[in-house]
Amino acid sequence: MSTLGLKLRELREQAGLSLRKAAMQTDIDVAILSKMERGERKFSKELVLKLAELYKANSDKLVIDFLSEKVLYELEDEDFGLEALKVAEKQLKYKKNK
Amino acid sequence: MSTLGLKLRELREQAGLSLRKAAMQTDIDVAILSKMERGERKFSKELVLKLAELYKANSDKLVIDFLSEKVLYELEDEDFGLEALKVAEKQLKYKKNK
DNA sequence: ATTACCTTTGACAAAAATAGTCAACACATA
DNA sequence: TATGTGTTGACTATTTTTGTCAAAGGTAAT
Repeated sequence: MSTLGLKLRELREQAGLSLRKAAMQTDIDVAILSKMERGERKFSKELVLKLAELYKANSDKLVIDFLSEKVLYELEDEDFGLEALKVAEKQLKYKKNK
Repeated sequence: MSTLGLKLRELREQAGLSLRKAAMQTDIDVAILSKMERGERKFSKELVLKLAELYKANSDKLVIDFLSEKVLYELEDEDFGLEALKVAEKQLKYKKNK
């Protein structure tokens, strides 16, 4: 259930681009993009940015989704995932005021 | 500023164990433990659990710290780290009710 | 039924990140 | 000196991630 992949696939289709073309324009192998859109491989941040530009979409939200997915991946099957996120949030907020 | 490393070092000292002994009892190289305590290398969850047991400390909190650190590591220098954490939290909560 | 697209799949190799090993160092104290 | 402490860096091994490629299967039009 990769929400980022789904979103990027929708955006691509809305942009009227085939997988091949989108892959070519972003210098990536078609196979990889296919797998990424279906959540079989992880996106890289660089690719997300390239795709956002190609699809003329807002990149901020996509990057946030990208990061969120990365984080959730680290926490999958962890009993204390939620608690860990809370602690991380607290520390991040603190850090911002440094 | 590895809070997990600092905590585990304190716990070790409170347990009256030298780095060498703690390393031996957990089947790990001294050098690695030294580096982990000082944040130069990342802990593994397995080691955190072993150390918690060895030091007779509550492992839940330590695991939470461990996970939090792992998450923060992924988000370092990211502009939207906080937003990503919020999204991740929301998704994790949702997932729990599945 | 062949041409021209499309997406998906899997096998494989290359590259990068992580983890482990080891010997030596510097410091203190007995 | 001898023993115990923690630290460092160079090196290897292993695991994970990433990239490449060829082929398969689908659809639609000619």
